[in-house]
Amino acid sequence: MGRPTIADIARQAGVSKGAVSFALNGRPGVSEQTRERILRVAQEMNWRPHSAARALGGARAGAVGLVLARPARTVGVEPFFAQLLSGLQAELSACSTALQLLVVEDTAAEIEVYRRWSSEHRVDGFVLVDLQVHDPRIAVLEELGTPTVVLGGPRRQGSLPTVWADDRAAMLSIVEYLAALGHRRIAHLAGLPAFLHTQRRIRALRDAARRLELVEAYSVPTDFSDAEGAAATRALLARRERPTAIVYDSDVMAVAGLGVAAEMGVAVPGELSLVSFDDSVLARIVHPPLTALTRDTFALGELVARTLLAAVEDPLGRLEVKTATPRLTVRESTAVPRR
Amino acid sequence: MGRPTIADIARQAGVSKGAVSFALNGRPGVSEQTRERILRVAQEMNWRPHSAARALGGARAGAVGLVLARPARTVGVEPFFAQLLSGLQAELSACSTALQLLVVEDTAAEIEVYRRWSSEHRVDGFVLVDLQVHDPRIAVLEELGTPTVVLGGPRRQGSLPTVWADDRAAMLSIVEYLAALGHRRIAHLAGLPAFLHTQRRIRALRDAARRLELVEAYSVPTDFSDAEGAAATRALLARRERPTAIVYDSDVMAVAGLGVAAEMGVAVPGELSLVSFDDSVLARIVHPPLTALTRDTFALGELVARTLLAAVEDPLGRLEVKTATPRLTVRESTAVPRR
DNA sequence: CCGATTTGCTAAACCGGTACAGCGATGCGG
DNA sequence: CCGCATCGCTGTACCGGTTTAGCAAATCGG
Repeated sequence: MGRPTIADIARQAGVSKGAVSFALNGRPGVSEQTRERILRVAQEMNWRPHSAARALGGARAGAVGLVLARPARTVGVEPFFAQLLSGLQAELSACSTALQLLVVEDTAAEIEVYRRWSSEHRVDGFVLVDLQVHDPRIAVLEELGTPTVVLGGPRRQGSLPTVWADDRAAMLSIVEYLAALGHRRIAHLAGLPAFLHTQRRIRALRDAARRLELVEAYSVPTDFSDAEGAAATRALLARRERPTAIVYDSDVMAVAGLGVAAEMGVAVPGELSLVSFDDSVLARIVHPPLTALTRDTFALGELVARTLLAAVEDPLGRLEVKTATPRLTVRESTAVPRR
Repeated sequence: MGRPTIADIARQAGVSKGAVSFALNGRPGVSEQTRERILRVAQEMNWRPHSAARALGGARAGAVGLVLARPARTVGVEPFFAQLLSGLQAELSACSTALQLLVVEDTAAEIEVYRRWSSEHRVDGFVLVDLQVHDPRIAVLEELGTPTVVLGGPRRQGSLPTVWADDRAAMLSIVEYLAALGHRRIAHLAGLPAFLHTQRRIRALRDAARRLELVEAYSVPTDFSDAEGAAATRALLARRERPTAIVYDSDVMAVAGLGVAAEMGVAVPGELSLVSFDDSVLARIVHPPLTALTRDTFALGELVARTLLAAVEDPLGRLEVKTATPRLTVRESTAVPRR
């Protein structure tokens, strides 16, 4: 015989299917004595629920979805995502919920996946990342009605539950640190301008520059790739008045920038200070190790998972959770600028 | 009304559920005319199959599983896995199959997940990676009978379909290249000795050393972490007779090694040549860029997916697919050793 | 001691598809 | 013109759970 079903258990234990269902789900309707007998039989027969059968009765699918839109071949799945995934799963698997992960080409394909998985009842909820300035995904997900947690608020529009960190405060802490060291010309290699967090960081830098009376502070948008990170760094360092410090929006770009500095013979941190907005193994292993913004991405993942599961339980809740502001870890890539 | 079902479509089109099922699945049993009408109605009502209902009829679950055993917080999901994932999904989503990804703490937990997902009918098959020397997972998966593709043969024992690359030939090409440059003292920072591919690489180096009459060639096992990569490199460079070339089993360790060399003032490639067994963005962005073994991991993922889907179709097939041997991409971290 | 409630269980409907037996209409060979 | 195969479709059982209506026995209150 193949997989045992509750009908097999019922026969074996001499009760009805309904009784077995009650017993296995810890619901009232059977005596304590019968429950124990049924549980023992189920145990002996090594029974497990058939997830599809469960999901069919209008119940939960037992999975949540995470869709990333990136060109397939260029996926670098940064340490950030690896950590996030890890945290998500730690929490999800504690609640026996699976994670469906999919990498697609672009936002249009991503939306299509939301529609499909939602109407196929394949998942109970979604995690939305890489929030854009005018994000077409929000409206779709609200319309679909599938519980969704947005990573990267604070809420702009829409009514989806949100988990966010204070990017603005983080950028301010970097700029204040550099200014305190004596830097007056600071460049910022930003990510894709379409991302909301990129905008917030750019604005934070501009505001801080005005307040701290910096001579020069500007953001250069990139596509987050190592190639653009390297090219933009090369352009900056070729200027006559070059910046004394560069802030990178990702660790990959920061490491690429460090490589360019080495290649051009610019001493780090002697002539140039580098800061990465993202900390990870990468920032630690290069020489000199990079000063970087550290956040507990694993914990962030756990928090997102908890928030999502809460939203699945109670789809009407309107949560907005703010996480700890990331803190700067000073390493050896930053120093007082040489006169 | 909520999601439309085939019953709704049947009512709307004035036919029976059975006819709708035939029409939607492109099976004979309805006239071309009726089929078109049904498809049009389904389109208008925006119908999608309920994945659970499909899976219930003994049919496919429409998903495959990939379980990685790594300590939760230390996941670095290397570029290798990111690329592999990407390739897997490109192929899987073309066949509308989802990927269930789970990161667990250790092999015991991994096996438990295989048992659970298999008996819950949550997936149609598994991808097995990080093959170990005496791998307890093989027997479990064979017993479960769920189609599984092993990445990293050649087949040792067991009868599961396998996809593998020739690690041995790859290592030989690296050593031959270094020997041709004039290197006679070569060290190898290997990965976990429990992994089959680590063993194969170690053996290949030993054999090549004998054949090429190297003065010294030895493998140092590590846990693949940046920390051990750095520590082992430091130890090697502190010797009186230090190696003139080091081969790293992963890009992360190679970059960490490069950092140590910079810190200790050892010139790369002047005094020390470095080779990474894994190519990725990392190897390209540091300075000097690393000579590395390049393989098309994306294509590997696609191939694994195709092989798995074939195994799901025909569980009795005994496939063994060998992929192209990776080729060495020479960059600036290797040179003739200084006398 | 009787009616009302609670307890412990059974039988059957149901979820949304798939698979298959069967049936009337049509076409075809002899 | 009859018997038989084929076509196009209907009706229904079925997958493995959950849920509900219902029922007999036990318990309770008055």
